[in-house]
Amino acid sequence: MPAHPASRTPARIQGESGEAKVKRKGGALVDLAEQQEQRRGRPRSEAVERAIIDGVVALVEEGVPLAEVSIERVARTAGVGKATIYRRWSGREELFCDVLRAVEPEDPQLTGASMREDLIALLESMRLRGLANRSSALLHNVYAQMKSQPKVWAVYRATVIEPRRRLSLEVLRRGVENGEIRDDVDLELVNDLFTGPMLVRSVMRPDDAELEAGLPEQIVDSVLRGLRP
Amino acid sequence: MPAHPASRTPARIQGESGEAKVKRKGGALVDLAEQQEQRRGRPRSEAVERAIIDGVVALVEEGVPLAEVSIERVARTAGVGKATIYRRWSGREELFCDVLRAVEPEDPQLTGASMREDLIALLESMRLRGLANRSSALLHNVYAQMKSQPKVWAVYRATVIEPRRRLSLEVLRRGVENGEIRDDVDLELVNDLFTGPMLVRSVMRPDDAELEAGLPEQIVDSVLRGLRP
Amino acid sequence: MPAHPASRTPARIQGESGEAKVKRKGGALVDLAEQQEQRRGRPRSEAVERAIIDGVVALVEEGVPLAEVSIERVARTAGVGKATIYRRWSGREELFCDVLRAVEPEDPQLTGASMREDLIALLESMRLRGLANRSSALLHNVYAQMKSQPKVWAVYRATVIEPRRRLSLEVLRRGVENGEIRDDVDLELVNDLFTGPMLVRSVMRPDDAELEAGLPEQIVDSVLRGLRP
Amino acid sequence: MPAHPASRTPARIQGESGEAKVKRKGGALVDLAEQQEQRRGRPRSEAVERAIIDGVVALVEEGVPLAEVSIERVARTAGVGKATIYRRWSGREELFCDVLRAVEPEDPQLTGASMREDLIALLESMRLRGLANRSSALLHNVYAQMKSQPKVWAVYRATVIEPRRRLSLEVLRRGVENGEIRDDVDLELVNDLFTGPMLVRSVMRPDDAELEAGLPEQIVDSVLRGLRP
DNA sequence: GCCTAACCGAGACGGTACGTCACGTCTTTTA
DNA sequence: TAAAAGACGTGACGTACCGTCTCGGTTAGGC
Repeated sequence: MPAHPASRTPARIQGESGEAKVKRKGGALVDLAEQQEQRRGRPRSEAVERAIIDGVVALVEEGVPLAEVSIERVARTAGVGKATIYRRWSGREELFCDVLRAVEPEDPQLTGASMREDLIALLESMRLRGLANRSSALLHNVYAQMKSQPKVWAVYRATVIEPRRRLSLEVLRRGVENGEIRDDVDLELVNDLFTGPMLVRSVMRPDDAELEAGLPEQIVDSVLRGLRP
Repeated sequence: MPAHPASRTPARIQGESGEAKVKRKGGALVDLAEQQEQRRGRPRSEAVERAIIDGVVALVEEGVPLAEVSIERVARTAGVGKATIYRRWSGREELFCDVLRAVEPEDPQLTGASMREDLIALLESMRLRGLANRSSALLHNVYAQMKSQPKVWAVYRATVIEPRRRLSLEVLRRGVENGEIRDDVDLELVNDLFTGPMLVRSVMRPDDAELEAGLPEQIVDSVLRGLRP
Repeated sequence: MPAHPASRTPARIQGESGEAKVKRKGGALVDLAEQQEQRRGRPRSEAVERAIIDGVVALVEEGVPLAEVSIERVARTAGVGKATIYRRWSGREELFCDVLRAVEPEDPQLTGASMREDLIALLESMRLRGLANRSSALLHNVYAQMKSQPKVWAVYRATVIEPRRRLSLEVLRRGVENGEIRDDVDLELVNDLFTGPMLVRSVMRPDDAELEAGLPEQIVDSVLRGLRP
Repeated sequence: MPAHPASRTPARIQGESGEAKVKRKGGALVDLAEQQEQRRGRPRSEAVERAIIDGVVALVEEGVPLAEVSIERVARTAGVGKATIYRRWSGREELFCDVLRAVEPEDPQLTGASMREDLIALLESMRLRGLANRSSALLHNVYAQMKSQPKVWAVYRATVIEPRRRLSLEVLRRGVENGEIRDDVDLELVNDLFTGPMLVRSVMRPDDAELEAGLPEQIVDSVLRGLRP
């Protein structure tokens, strides 16, 4: 799964977008490659890959500060050689990036019944993510750490944040078509009006107080009031 | 100015709020202290303190990733012994925290003319801070770094974020009294409705596109529309 | 070769005496051990070990005072990481101890023709060692250094001094049997009567003047005169 | 008493021999000097000087390895500022040198009755010194330390060893005149025949066993037997 | 059923940075 | 001006990781 230059993992077919994943698959050509230049020698163990990522998750969940999660320590925890890690990822950054993807919750399922309901569902998924962060301490840490590592941050944005933003904009577009909100607004701005307050609570002040269950509804309704046609 | 346990900076007398700033001198009370419990031995050089902080700023502005800003390197850059740094700060975290405070822009001056104008001024100062971050690469990095270090993050919140939040809430309170917004709203929530969108732009997506000059006004007006009595 | 607790050098079969060397070998059992608990991971490089010891010797021969031969400097000189040194020796003391053994000259070859000749040969080897010390400045320094470090001094005595003392006593014993000296003497004392004067010259006053070639003969004959039956 | 360039101890007048002792005052002449070129400002406290040297002695007697007797530690122990030490000695070496002189036992009193008795008295003083060393742990350590510091070693030899060697040679010279030993011998060599064995016991093997009381007599008689006319 | 290439664990290797300590110099107040 | 205090630049200490590199020992195909 990593984008490491040394990566030679055979090929695991998959979705359609993910930038990094792209490097290792891609349809018929890959199948061809698989047949032609099938990797020789002992194939890499998927169990090892899981053990490594699980090791990082375990460490962070035990409360180890992310800064102290060294490759060396991950190797010890996972009972794995350092080289085995470097064979898959080029360094901490890349590894953490994959760890992050591994724990990232699924996209919320939208009913499409109304824009308001979908927006609340979106914000609710953010709220739950915030709660998960707080309880597991994982995302909250990895997230913060990432920002100091621009490369990883870019990947994260492209693979996690942007898709959700597009999803959110789509919901708003339907809201305009349905007449749920005026049509003379900048949807990008409107999107931020909804997600911004939620983020402030779940990321910037995650321990302010329990993220109350009703918060998404409150935000959506407060903002919507100013957007009605 | 650091909170290092070894800190023996003379003046301890202080005003009423700022925990860290407190440790520094400031007026007649301090002179008194100087006479009374004058520190013995050679006093610490303020020039050295400035040189160290300026060294960090210089490194970051040259584009050095914050992760590579080691104490050792700071010492070399500032032409200072490592021990001199550790005398003042207990480690990277504490140092960066003070660096951050050193570059933190001043609180915005509020006219008090109307709640709307004050809110726009507040958001405008956030926008400028975002721009500064992006151009200097400093705050953006230090900020991210801090979040992965809970201790520093806590200090930063207490000394920088919270005061501004209180300022912001005060503005809103006056808005309720003036009748600029309804009086049946949760001011904490309303505050997030204003600052959230601005933060999303300036912190989470600082390079999305230039932070347009009109953004604060747009946000304030959009949100206000739903809050009028 | 070091006795460092962290030492895990596999096992190098060898001679019969050296106390420290003993710790790492020992005949058939070792061969067994090699098969059974073959050291895992990359084996330590003997070339590196030599480079380190040679580095120390080179420094001392250049005239660097032993007090300035820091581990850090040895590492630089030998082109080696500090950890590589600490992996083998627990500190300066242990390292110097092995350096000393490395430069310690071989035991003299005794003809056994007569006690007098053997005694002269023993003293001659001490004289040459004294010369070597003076010209290379090495033993003279390491020797002095050692004495201030009881642990190393004890090892040195056990592995270098004692064996020679036993050798010397054996020579004297044969002298008694041959009738070359009286049989009512304390051999320990007699031994000191021979070696003491030589040591005073070669160790205590190494720069007094060249150690003349005839000195051993003079000492042996002068002392022997009082010991004849 | 130190030879430190910064030394400003008043009294420069001096006796006739001891180079180091010279620097200190000694009677009326000094008083005169004090009046004439009275040092300006606060005079140095002799109590401080004693406190420093006593501090070193105390540390060593407590069993602190000489290598850990840092200037910093001496200053703490003696309750004295570092600068106060550096004002008097240029560094560890010089300080230790004076410490050594402070604990060096007095020259033995020779009766002059016979060469044999005087030689035994000389060796007896060496024996006692050896015992003292062992019990106090001081000389034994300082002695060893010194040898690794050529400058101090030179001073020690000049002020302590040489005078005794001259004394010893003088005794032998009288022995030749008295007819107690032959007159065709190299006195330097003969001297070593007596002192060498004693040194081997008291310095090289100080803990071999108690230095028996009769040892000096045994050595002298054994060696003398071969030197009689 | 071998052969062989790649994987795997372990850990040595040359480095860099850590945080502490002592060096010898300096700068301050106090006496 | 000495003395105590302690800040200062320097640099060694011993430890921890970095990312690379051997080692002996597995696993898989492909012959």
